[in-house]
Amino acid sequence: MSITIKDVAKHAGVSIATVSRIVNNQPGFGKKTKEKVLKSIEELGYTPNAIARGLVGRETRTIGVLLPKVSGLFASKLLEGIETTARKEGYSVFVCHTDSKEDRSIQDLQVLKEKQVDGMIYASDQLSLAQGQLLEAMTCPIVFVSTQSLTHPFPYVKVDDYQAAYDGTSYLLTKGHEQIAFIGGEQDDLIAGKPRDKGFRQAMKDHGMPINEALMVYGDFRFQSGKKGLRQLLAAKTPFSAVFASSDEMAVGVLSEAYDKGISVPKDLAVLGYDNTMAAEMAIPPLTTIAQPLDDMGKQAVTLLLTIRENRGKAISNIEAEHEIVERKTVLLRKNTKGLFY
Amino acid sequence: MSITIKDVAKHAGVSIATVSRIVNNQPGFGKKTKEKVLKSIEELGYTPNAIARGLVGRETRTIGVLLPKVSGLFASKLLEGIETTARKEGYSVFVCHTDSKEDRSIQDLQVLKEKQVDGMIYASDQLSLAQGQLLEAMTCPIVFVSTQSLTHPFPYVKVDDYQAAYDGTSYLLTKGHEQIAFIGGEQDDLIAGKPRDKGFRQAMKDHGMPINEALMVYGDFRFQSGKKGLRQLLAAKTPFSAVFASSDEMAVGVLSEAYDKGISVPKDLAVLGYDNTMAAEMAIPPLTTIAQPLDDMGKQAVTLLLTIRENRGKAISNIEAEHEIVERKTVLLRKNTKGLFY
DNA sequence: ATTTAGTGAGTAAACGTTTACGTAAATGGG
DNA sequence: CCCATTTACGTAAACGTTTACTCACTAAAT
Repeated sequence: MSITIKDVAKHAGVSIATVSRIVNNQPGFGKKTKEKVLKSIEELGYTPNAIARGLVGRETRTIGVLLPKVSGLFASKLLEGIETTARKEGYSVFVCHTDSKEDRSIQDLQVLKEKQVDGMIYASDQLSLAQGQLLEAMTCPIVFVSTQSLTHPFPYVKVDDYQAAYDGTSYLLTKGHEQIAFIGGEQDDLIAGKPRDKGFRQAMKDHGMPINEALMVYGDFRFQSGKKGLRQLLAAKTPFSAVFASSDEMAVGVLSEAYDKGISVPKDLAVLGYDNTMAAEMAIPPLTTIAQPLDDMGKQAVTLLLTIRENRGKAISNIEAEHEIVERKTVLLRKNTKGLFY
Repeated sequence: MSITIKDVAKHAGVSIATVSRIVNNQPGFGKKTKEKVLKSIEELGYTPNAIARGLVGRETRTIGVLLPKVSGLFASKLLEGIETTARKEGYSVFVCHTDSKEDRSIQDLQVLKEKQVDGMIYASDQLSLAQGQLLEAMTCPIVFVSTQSLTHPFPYVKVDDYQAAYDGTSYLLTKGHEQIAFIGGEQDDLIAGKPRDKGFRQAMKDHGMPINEALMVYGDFRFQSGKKGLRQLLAAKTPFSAVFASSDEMAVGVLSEAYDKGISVPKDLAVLGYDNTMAAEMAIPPLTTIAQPLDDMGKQAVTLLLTIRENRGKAISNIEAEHEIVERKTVLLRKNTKGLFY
């Protein structure tokens, strides 16, 4: 088969222990020996076997990432941040695409455990009971990113969705909009769905605006559900001058549907997105949106993971990522205060 | 530490060989023993250690994927296809984000080799000499996807870019466009850049249309370079009624720039994209584009990889993926034959 | 009753490393 | 110049599996 440490040892006329020490830069060898060995390694084209290494040492320098969907701007941006810092720290990353299916993610967890990952980053949906138990039984550290567990105290890095939605809504309000429609995520999504809904409602309330339930609709964060959302809103025959969509994809969906219907954004309708993925930048017109620092969140997640690993799981500190409104072209300052739009 | 096969053996009062056989469903144990062992496994919560397994058997059930950029619709769609079929076949996938940097990808190759992957899928850019040598020295099978190596005979799965560009151009021509601008990829990109350029030129030629070099500009497949591309085209002061962009992102860039400039698509200008990523679907107006079956290509790539692995590297057969024009809203049948547009 | 095949199991050797321990030679202090 | 310490290595035992050999035992065939 391939060249092993033994071959190198034999070729250089030393023991395998010496070769190992030289490869790993541990003390205990002479200058001449080192040269000899290095030359043998070069000549034979030796590559250490990380599997064998992983067996004796107890680390594999590998982390697993669970994503509900790897295509899509959101997840892939996150993944990129994760991969980049992981590599910088000398780790490789396994991607697992759970497709929001519980059985899949349970299978993934199992596989990752068998493959002895040093840690896991969970960016999938809410935890089911079974998943939670599996995660708890995990021997490696786990951090959540862009989600969290309400039932289990796993550390997470995440923006404050409630606050972000509150701020976004306030922003729309200060721009003179009063009848604001809301397109949320799944209502039973306690992590990404509900808090944004709450933040929206609270901001409206705090500004003395009534909530019109006909202007509250819900989708699944994807493009098509944004289109559908606007259709529903229009069907409600209730005036509104702005819509706050809970994801950029949905926001772009409303842009698309508005275009189909001949509604001009931002003149007739203001649209605010959430995420600040590339979709926002590429949209026509460019989408004003609430930014989540996805790449940075990915970075933070692996940093946190590694820290926990070193500290042997002490202090579980969560990280609140900063949200921010990035203004582009879909929200205008509105002069007349009443929504005149059906 | 954690529960090993030894613990199970002791607990069940059998030898580790027996446990191994039962876990792996190999013959050589009685019904009662099986039950006993299964119960012990259950009780102790035993999970096999894939690392140890990988050391003795010679497979790790792991493949590596090298991508130039993991964020972005193109790569992530491909990755999704790869992950999905890999998992179906019982493999995990390492993602490596080379960022089109040669040193990074060389490092990745090294790491993947050390981690003993069973195969690699290369979807990054063109090969440098050093990379090619490294790949050749690899003991595991390698397949290229959506790219290929001109210098090394690695199997690939890929659409015929020349033909696809030829067909796309012909499509525009049959729609009545005569002055067609072209926004290509890097001109020195012999894989994704040049062939599309050639296909475009040949189609024009075959239809008796002259090529105006002022209408040939080049970008890097990204959104911003699409915007810039249209700006350059406009600056050339040469009439054209359609633009063929070599990627959806660039096409959306021209849509965006056209919007800024008040140019109406498709009325004043037709736009044809390439890839059929979600960006095409989400664009305003929805983008007519040449589809690459990205998810299927990912699937084919792992299937091919696994086949080669089984056949011990015999027959290296390439796979031509089918391209197809998907008509949406950015190309209209044009009545007057002359491009009237500056 | 004796041989022949099977079964159901155990023993031990791999797989390629790291590392605790041992030891001989080299170094240094007095 | 001798003893103590350090340095430079080698030996061998892990790490958790799989698997080639054994071997005892049962059941069928002679």
